[in-house]
Amino acid sequence: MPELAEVEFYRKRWIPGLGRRIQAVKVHAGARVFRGCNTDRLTRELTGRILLSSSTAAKQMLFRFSGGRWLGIHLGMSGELRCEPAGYVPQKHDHLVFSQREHSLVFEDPRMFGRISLAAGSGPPAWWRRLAPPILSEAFTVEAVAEFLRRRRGAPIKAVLLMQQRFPGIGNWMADEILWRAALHPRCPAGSLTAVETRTLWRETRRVCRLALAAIAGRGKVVPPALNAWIPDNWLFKHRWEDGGRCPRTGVKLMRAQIGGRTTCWSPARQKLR
DNA sequence: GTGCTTGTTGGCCA
DNA sequence: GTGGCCAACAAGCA
Repeated sequence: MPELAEVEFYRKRWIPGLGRRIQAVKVHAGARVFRGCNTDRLTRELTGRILLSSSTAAKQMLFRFSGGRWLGIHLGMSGELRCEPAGYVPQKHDHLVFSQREHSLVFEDPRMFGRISLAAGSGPPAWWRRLAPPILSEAFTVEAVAEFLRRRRGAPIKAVLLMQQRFPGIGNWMADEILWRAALHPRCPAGSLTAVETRTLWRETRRVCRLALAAIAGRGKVVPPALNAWIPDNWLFKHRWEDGGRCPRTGVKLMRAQIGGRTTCWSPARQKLR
């Protein structure tokens, strides 16, 4: 399920392993998640290291180990992190497991759209530093959004919201949530938005990120079974997959279609194509 | 069996 | 070179 807030949610699952030594590394060598990553080297270089810290940016996670080693994880479509008891035996889709004295830190990914990478150096790897500025940072300005919409003027706004180079961390459900709140039809050409609509889109993009993150932050170290449980009922998200789901604001039946190559849900009462 | 699925990439074409 | 579209990747679920 990994989008912005969910990535943060999964990062926290490995918090019990911080400050502790990796006694053994177990990998599914040859699994697609390791494309471009040498699993022998990964095993060799992380065994005996201490997991020092972790952070998230967009849909990416970065774990810092002693000795200047960095592990990048992208959860793809179906990736998850879990913390299991020491001595845990990896299951079919557990492609990477760090054994510690107290815990086993598990990365599982049935569909294997996720990706693991290893880097060495005193600072974060180059790919991490090149990520687009976060949506909740100062650099995410309404002007930057307007310029991006102008360049992508022919594409449906839904497809543009999924572009990570400007909207890092936004995924399919967040894009639908943003458009629903901004009252914009997902098929609207990006270049057709007025200045007011562009500002509304910018504001709602930030709001959805802030609310989604707030739903999982400030809850201490409690990790729930699923993030969905913390999303309020007045979000589109809670209704988008229900058969005969209704818009939580208007009560009108929600529509679904393929837009920008992805299943898209919208409320015809709020979001009209002009 | 069919037809979906919260992501990304590379190839094709205008 | 840029922008837009689509198939491919893989496994599970209804």
